[in-house]
Amino acid sequence: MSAIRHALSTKREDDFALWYQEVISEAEMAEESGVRGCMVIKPWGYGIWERIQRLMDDRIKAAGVENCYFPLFIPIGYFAKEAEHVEGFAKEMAVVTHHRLIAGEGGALVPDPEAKLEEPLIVRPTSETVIGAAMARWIQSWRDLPMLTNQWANVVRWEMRTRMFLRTSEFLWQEGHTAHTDREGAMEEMLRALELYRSFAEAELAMPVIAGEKPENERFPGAVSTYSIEAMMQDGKALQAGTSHYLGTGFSKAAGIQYQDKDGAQQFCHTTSWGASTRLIGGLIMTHGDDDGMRVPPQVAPHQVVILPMLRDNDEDEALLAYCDEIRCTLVAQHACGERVRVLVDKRPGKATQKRWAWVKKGAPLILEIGGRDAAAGQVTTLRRDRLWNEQGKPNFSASARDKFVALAAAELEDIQTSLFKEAKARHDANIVRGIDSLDALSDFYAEDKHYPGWVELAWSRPMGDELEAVVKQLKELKLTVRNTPMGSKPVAGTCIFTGKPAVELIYVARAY
RNA sequence: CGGGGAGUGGCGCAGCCCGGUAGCGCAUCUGCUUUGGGAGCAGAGGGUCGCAGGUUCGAAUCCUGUCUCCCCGACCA
Repeated sequence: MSAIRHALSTKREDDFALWYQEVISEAEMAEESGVRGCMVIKPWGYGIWERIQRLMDDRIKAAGVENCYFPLFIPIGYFAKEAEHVEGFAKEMAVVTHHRLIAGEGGALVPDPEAKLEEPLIVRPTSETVIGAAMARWIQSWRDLPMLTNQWANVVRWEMRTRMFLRTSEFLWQEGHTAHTDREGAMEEMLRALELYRSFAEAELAMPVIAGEKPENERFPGAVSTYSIEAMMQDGKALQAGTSHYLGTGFSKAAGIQYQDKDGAQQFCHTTSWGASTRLIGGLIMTHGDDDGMRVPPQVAPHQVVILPMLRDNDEDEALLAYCDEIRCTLVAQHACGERVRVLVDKRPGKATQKRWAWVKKGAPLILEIGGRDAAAGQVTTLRRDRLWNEQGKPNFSASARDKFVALAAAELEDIQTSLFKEAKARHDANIVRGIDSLDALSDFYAEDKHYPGWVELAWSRPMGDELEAVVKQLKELKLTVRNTPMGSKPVAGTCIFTGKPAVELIYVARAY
């Protein structure tokens, strides 16, 4: 039993799902909107998303990809062109059928029957079709290739069951769409995007992931192959945190994306698409959150340092605020992780203690509580969010001279970033189990009532078609899914526990969000 | 979409079975005291009980419909 009085009322180990919701609520990241499956993203949550956008956008542009923007509405006819794609998305699309309302029975507004659209519009669930139509116009020659585009947008998928950030009806994302002369060029681009996600997740989000290829049954509708990054949450479940697809020529044939090659012959382009969404924020919460709320890695924290003046509502406040502002000014002149340090002086009236717990729950990396004595002595009192409690179970404050603190602040932020990654990486590595050599052993492993069941690494024979369906069915009974085959998986020895055939590659099996 | 639970001041809840015009805790505001670490006391303000119908002299409470949320399942790049 711990004497620590945590900031949240629910502990991870008691009820992970409830804990997750409490973090989102208490950290003021998002709230319900009253519209099914849709959330309001509040300033702290949106600020994290803006950081993700900025850092990822820099990487996307550095890879030579250009941003553009396509319409929210897609003519329904565009979807009918790629059969597998329609099949995969048809059941979860929002459809616009009218463009005007009139007063109906009892004064309620109803769609005006006179204002019915000739052709219904789909609210985009993803933009392959509409971007494909544009590429068909934009591409004529091999000189136009590769064409590398990306858009930041919202999309809508009418999911049956929604969870904040993890699966919402509307979500925010980026979707990259590229066209190439041949398979090799497209595969290279698809893998470049995958590596971008892997590197971004680990460096910026401090979230260890495994990049690899999804099995056939988990492919994006219409894709030839689908790759993902998979992150391990603190309850041991897997979260698909980014996907990259090689689409072959299927979408090109559907949309007429053709080019004339050097020999003057018409060829279909090989295309890719890749996306990462606000789901990453759910991943951040379940990777770094603790029993006191969120812990935001400094790279994506809207405010890296929050200064709380201990205001007394008397005539000493002015001098205290001036002292805090001096600290802010010297801090913002520093660079951490290659950018200016982001600092907030929280000048709102109220007790520093109350504001402290609010910022602890939000997960600001460094919290400074500055009182009159600190100002008089030229000191600062700091609290590191990733080392919140001392051995006595009290908030782990440390005092240091102002100049010394300022000189080391950037390094400390970088250390927090590194520490969060190390902590997550250690948990990730510790919860990947190897050596399970039969279906019964797999069943036993997940039957145990473990808090962190983790993932199982297996060698399998890469079954396809009906054989794969049989495996998926077996796994489903254990509530398990095949996550991916890690990149660079070398040929493996042994026998596939599902098919009994010689194993050819590694896979990860886990429960998943 | 199937099964279960829930919607009552900003937040968390009681009241509902057995209809009689709304209560508690936290938060907020005011005052006093206190205050280098998640303050105390006293007082005050704030809700047509998710929404729409129905039954009734009277509905938070009973009935019907509907929306939203949570859990389990189905579904899901």
